[in-house]
Amino acid sequence: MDTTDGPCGLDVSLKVIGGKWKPLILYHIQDGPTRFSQVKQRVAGISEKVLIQQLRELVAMDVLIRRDHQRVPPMVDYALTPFGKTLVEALQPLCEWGTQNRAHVAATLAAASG
Amino acid sequence: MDTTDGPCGLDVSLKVIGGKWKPLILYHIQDGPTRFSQVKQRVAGISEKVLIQQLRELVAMDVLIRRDHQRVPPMVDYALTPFGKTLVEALQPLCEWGTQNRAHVAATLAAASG
DNA sequence: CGGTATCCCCAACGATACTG
DNA sequence: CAGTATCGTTGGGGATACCG
Repeated sequence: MDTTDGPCGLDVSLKVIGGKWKPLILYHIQDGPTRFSQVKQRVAGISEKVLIQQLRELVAMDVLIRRDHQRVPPMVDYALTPFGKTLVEALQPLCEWGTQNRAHVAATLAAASG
Repeated sequence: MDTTDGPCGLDVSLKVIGGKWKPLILYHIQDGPTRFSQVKQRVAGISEKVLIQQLRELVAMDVLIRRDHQRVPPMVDYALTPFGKTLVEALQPLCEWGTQNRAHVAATLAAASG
């Protein structure tokens, strides 16, 4: 296959996990249903507003499912759909790449003072 | 390994390929040295200014190498470094995922009218 | 606890014109 | 051809307060 013509699958993936937070959110939910407050803790630095936004978008795209346990106080959790699980699997190599190259990237960024 | 604690490699990957265009740019350069004007053609919709910016950042991060052939008119090309090649390989599953799920994503986005 | 509502900012993105 | 320069835009994201 010639990789130089037409759109590759990346444009689709980017529609789904584009933005600053979505890959991180998926990563931190992959081990099972996770409560809103837990996600917030794990995804360091994200604001509530943005977290909700991103979660809703992921739900709308059938990547996550939201479960409201109808309790007082509220109890909600988010989990990967089967579709979402395939996405997380596709994300895994990128995750490992980052782990293996953390030092190199940090050094390069420091050298470029950015 | 517990995936819920600490930073995963994704934060590193996102530093390198974060933004709207970088994954696409890498994809369209993977087959060999590619001239500026060719990259511009292949990455549909990108402006010259943004393309230059992204290319320079990728060069600074040791993902791409820029070669100036010292000609008039100018002749410059960009190619993956060995390091960049490992990154493109890590991106490959995401690319395939997008190809396989193009229809599903399109349908879901349409249903959410977004 | 799990959200909404509101206001604000800025970095990324875009369009156009110009240059070595 | 491969950039620079300049200006304009936008929406993703941030802070805070409030609500069921």
